[in-house]
Amino acid sequence: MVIRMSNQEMREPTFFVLASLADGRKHGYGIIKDASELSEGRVALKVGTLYAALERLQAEGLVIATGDEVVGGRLRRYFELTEPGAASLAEESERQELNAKRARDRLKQRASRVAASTKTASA
Amino acid sequence: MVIRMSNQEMREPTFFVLASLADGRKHGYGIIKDASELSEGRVALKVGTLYAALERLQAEGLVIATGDEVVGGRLRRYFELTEPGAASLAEESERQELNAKRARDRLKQRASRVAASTKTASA
DNA sequence: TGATATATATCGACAGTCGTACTATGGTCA
DNA sequence: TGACCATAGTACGACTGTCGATATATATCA
Repeated sequence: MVIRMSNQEMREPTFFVLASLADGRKHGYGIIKDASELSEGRVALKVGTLYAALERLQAEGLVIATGDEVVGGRLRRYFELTEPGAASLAEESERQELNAKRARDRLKQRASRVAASTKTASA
Repeated sequence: MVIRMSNQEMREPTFFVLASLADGRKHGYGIIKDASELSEGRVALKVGTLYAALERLQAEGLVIATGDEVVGGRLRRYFELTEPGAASLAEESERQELNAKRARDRLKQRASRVAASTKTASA
């Protein structure tokens, strides 16, 4: 298992793969469907991206394969979130929330500055 | 000016370039310093990344160059956030906050599930 | 019969970032 | 004086994760 530096940004598709699996055991296509719902259609995971991400996340130990099943004549590869995977998702969520908060604070200040300068300019 | 699809993820370094400029007019190296402070040392913008991002953001109209100045014998290239740039940053912040919230909700549910199954297993 | 949904595999292209090396000035310190 | 560091920007090859497209196969529905 490859140990990966934390403190490194996680891309949105990868984030949604973990977030989807936080809901419970799922197979590839199920993750795609779920991520789409979870994000209200905004995130459409591409198959290539998904399976590449699953391989990578397995290698990092954030996800484990929990058996293949044949349902309706079709193969399904199931996956589950590991504890490190859950921790990683939690960390990433926190980071994003912090970043968003910092940006919004600055935008707020900026908005009042812009309002003030507009007032000055028109005066 | 290239129009770029919204609904597309923004990478962390790019996000911090915009967030830094939301604070006001800055030159390249100033952005690096500010981004580092703003993120409590977590985000260390690389020079290559920064100037590439600034070129790109200019082409997208999210940032404008507002004059070069020579201070202490050294060239400084100054930049400012545009209104579309501020809007883009706001949108991105909102998206990240939403994603983080969704992930945390699921992790919370998962935590109670895990606690329940542990209890069952030990009973 | 053909279209659509489910389900996975594979692979080249691409964008943004990283890492490193380079030029150049000014200040500090031994 | 020379060595070193912080500031400031340029340049470019390598890398990673995602995209886009193609392929295979089964079940269902019109």
